[in-house]
Amino acid sequence: MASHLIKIESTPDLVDQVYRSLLDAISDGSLAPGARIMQEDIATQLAVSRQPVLQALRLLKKDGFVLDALGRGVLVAPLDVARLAQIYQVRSALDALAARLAARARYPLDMGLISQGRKAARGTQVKPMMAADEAFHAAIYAASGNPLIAQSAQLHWQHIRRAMGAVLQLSTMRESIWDEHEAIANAIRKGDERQAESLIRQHGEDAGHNLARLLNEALS
Amino acid sequence: MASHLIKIESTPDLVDQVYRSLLDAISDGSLAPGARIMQEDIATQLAVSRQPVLQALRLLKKDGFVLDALGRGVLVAPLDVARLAQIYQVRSALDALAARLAARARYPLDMGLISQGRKAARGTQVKPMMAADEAFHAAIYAASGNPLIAQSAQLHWQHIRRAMGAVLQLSTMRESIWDEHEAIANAIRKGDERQAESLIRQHGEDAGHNLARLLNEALS
DNA sequence: TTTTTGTATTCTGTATACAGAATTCAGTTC
DNA sequence: GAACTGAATTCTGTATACAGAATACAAAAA
Repeated sequence: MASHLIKIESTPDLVDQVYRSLLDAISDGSLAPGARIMQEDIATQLAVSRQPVLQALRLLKKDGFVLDALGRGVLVAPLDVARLAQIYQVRSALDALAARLAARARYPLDMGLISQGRKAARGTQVKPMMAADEAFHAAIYAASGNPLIAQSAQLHWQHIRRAMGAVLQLSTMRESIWDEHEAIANAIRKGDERQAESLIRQHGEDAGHNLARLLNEALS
Repeated sequence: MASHLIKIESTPDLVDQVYRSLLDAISDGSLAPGARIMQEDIATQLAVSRQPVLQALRLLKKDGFVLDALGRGVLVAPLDVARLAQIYQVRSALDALAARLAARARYPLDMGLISQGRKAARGTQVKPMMAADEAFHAAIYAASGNPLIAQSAQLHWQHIRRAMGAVLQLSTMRESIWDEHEAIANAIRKGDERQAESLIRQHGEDAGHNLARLLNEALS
């Protein structure tokens, strides 16, 4: 036990790698909505056998990123405004729960997240905006003390990220969301469960409607 | 198109069958918490190859029913009181959302569910009690108009079912829950979003505490 | 007796092989 | 020319084969 050696991460785990790779491709649109996915194509592109691909696709199907195509394997799930609205509803409910628990603990959120978020919002890059937004919400999940919330919400965030990526290429997020975020953080810090929950619920509804509107325009 | 033929369910889909089979075994306790699962054992018992078993295990791992055992494959997730409490918190949040949406729609829930539930509660069989409870909540999910809620909650219910099965072998559920259910149904029917949400939230908290207490006793 | 090292066994994860289902295209018939 | 039948192609899902990693056991050394 002389030197502190860094633990080696042994298993590359091809299934996870393929899963990630496909999820990235779906999220950034390089695998277009509605596109058919053929196992052999993916396998040769990633230089693995069809086996890991098959398993990764099954996981993606469970997550709703790909759909069964009757007899011809799977295809990338189309961007569906109605479904996105449902996702926002559920995510908002999880956010509300997390905010309530965080307020109960009077958790002092890192206000640096908000200043960083404002800075990102003033920029022109979409990626940092989404990242800052997600980081703020993730902080609330962490503050809730219930790790299951983050785990559940992560999937929804992934769907939202995909929709945003498809829509916000040139558009921009409302900068006012960081005023809302600040108010939420303050309510949590003060321990005002009711207000924290009410604020974040309103915040979620607004964001959902906004994105749904943009997506509707983009799809028409 | 003369006669209406029933659509044949073509693909037996071994992976799904294995998944179901394992989930049943885990839920009813025949695969004990902490037990190690060996692919070949399962495969021979179910008379399939290891391949569908491997895939089913990966799905179960994603759901949290089995855990990675470092280098020795997977083992059945132990019953964890803290984790169960987290599950109840999340499920209650989903229930609250569903109740709110159902109330917004003034959805007239089938009151027969409640009378059936009372009947089951007066009996001695645990299975029908749980089934009636779940049927009531599922009705609210359906009434919400957001199918994602039911989809998300289904996993949580499966976990809860497992915990209940381990605990309620001889015990019984509080019969008062059907008074609470009735009050919730009435609030929804009247369109009182706030009351429906508040009632179902209290209901969820009580149920969670109750089951956590029982599980704690059973595990000690 | 205790510890360490090498070997054998066991089990997982990936690749290849195989069989079945569905679609597409060509040929034939009306 | 249009429609139907049948073969050929294509792709999926499952089974078998193979290689690598981890544990367990045994033997040897301190």
